[in-house]
Amino acid sequence: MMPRKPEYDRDDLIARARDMFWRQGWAGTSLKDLERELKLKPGSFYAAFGSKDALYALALERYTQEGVARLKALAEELGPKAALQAQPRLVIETGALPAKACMLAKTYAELQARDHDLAEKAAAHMAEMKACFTDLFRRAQAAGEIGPGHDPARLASRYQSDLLGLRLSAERSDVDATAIAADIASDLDRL
Amino acid sequence: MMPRKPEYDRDDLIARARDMFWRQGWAGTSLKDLERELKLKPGSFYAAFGSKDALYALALERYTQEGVARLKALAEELGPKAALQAQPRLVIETGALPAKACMLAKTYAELQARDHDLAEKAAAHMAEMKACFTDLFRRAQAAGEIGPGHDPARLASRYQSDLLGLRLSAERSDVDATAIAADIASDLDRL
DNA sequence: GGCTTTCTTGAGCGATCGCTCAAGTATATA
DNA sequence: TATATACTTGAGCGATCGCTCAAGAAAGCC
Repeated sequence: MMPRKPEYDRDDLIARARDMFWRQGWAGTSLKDLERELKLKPGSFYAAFGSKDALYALALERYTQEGVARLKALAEELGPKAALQAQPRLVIETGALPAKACMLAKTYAELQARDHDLAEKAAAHMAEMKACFTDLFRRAQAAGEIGPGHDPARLASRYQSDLLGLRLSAERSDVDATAIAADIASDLDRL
Repeated sequence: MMPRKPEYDRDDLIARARDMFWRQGWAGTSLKDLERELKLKPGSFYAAFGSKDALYALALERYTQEGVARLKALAEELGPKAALQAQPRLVIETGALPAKACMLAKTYAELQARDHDLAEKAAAHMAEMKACFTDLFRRAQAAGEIGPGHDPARLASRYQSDLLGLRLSAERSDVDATAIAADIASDLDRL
């Protein structure tokens, strides 16, 4: 007696919602917007996800997990230091992305003042990303690709901060983001 | 026959509105919030400012003009390079500020996807700030404080990008922003 | 004191917000 | 085919959004 599967692909809906939230932000994306984009009537929407915030949380998780996976694959392929050097160019170059700026940073900036749950979640995801960077710096150091006198955690904090700035700058039309990306990458050669 | 001056100080209201917008963002600040904070009933509010967006635009202008003035005063006192080196620490240290992150960047990130007027205004103000940085780099170069092989405009872009990242990072509790600020400042010694 | 002019007040407009729920529809089991 | 079990639909809830406007209160001029 188990009838009727949903007509939608849940993973696909989450990805589409993520793109919309990423572009437009939390307050900037209404349920009307989501219903149109996901082709779900309110009833189906709430049956599937429970609330706008719950879907947003899923979108944040998807965003982070894909980002981490991409970075780890890059490190697998190129080694830790080269991956860190390639990342800046990659995050601003991929033309298909819905936005250049980091979704976690945008979420945190938008909602932190309200102590919104999603701001905490975004912060936790940023910490997760930072841990990835720290790991790569540590491995680069272990491999002798960067000097032994540096603290990997500190390098990671600075690197992540630079990436956030870069990605925000990349949304501006009066800034040459590729030049900034190149400078961030070449900074790593001086470590 | 000119009766009754307003009971409020317009400049003070703009400053208070700026702080609220800065903290909470555009969508995150409702007229109810503003009426409470500014102690203005809707009628007075609209007589004074015309609209929420018009007040936001005034707040952006105030924010930028004070930022520029502060930077120029700093350069007057310390010279161009030292001013650029002092700025990172200053923008995240001043405890009285309503938020660490840059209001222009927050506004741009929040509203750019909608092509909102205020996003364009914020972008223009960021360009204005970038021009200040460029000028300081150029003067530092002319004074021999940094090497002759660098393009001041490119340095300014990178510097501004770093500042944006720093100021966003400074709102996170798991990041040592003063370390990042110090690293940004010391980077300028290697130019 | 009258008169004019501006400012203040607050009820409340139409629109939109996130969300609920009852009715209708489709599908797998019996 | 009959029944049980989801899923889909869409009207519409209460709350809030930015904002309007008519009425009342206060201050400068005669």
